[in-house]
Amino acid sequence: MARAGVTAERLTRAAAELADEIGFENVTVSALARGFGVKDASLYSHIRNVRELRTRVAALALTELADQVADALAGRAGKDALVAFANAYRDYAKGHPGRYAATRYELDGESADPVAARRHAELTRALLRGYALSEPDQTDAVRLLHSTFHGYVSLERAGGFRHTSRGADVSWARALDALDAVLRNWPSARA
Amino acid sequence: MARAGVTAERLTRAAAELADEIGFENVTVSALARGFGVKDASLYSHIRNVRELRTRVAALALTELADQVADALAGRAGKDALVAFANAYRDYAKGHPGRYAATRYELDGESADPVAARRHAELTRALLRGYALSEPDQTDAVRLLHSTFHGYVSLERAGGFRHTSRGADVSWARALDALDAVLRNWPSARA
DNA sequence: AACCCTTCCTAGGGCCCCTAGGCAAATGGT
DNA sequence: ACCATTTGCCTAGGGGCCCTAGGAAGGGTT
Repeated sequence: MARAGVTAERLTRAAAELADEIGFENVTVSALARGFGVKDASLYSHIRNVRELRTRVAALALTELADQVADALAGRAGKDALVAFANAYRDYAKGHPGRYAATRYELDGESADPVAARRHAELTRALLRGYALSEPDQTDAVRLLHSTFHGYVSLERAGGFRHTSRGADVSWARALDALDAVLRNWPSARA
Repeated sequence: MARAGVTAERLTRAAAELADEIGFENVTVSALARGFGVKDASLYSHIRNVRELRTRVAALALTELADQVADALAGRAGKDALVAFANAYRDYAKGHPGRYAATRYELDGESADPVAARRHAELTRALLRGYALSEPDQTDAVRLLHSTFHGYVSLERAGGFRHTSRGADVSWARALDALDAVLRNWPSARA
């Protein structure tokens, strides 16, 4: 019986592709083994368990997403940067739904990758450099941006915007206009 | 053998409670059957399959959430209404994590409950009455609000805000300030 | 050629979803 | 009160998935 040449890395990449096709939560050790023409049990020489597999996919996706965003952000500032960041984020989520779902997998788990999380925070802070925000406000703004981005793509993907005829792209552009306005005129202390 | 008195409604309520305890995705026919002291197969006289069970929980949760929001919204307008709406939403999500997760279950499915969806849209539009927004803008605003609310509670629950010392409640209040500002001064057509 | 490590196998246990077919408890008509 | 029908729950069983244990064959090392 010739060896199939399975490695943790190949498994992870295959799992990521599978996730985009059938959904992250449907990525299974069995399905993966089938894809490699191998029995389920064989994969356990390479990965500890499904959880580890999913975590690896999550790490891969977080890195890819950060790369995309960093790329889009390069050389831009202000609203230009905001739009580039947001579109890179949304495009990744739309182009890789399974991987994107993976990025939200078990952040609270013991093995959460702090590097990826930090990198995303850095990127968002870089985006904010175009707006004059000092510290507690900056964190608040990061949270607001991330929430809005994640919420939007998440609802859009789930079909939450298909009830109305209004195009999802237009509303997205408006949301970015709104966020830009808010960042330019951040409601600092209290009114 | 005395009958256990299982009904679809009791199953749904039990599933909802179970979801809040162990997570929506871990709600299983077997676990539910155990809870009723009954064999798995017995439940299939009451529900078609797991999918139907989950859909029922989703419908229950959507109704409950709408009730909470409607209650909070009563007699309020403007920012007052915005804050009341938002807090009712977030409180429900925090108090009933499993049920809240259910509300995002398979909106694109064939059997999505259009009544619940419509009711939520109505409520958001009621909230917007305090701000002067005409039609395409209103839809955009509804989407922005929903995205931000959902994104925030979703990230907060996943532990995304625990890396920083800044309290999640404060950032939330700031986000609401920002949304209020945006709604009061909506960036209408184009800049 | 003998050795070892790694990769893959078979066997098997556990949990879950779901169907088929049967018996017994409730229900309702006479 | 009695019987027929409906309904609730059962056992049996198939399929899928996760994972462990223990064995055998690939491939490199000496």
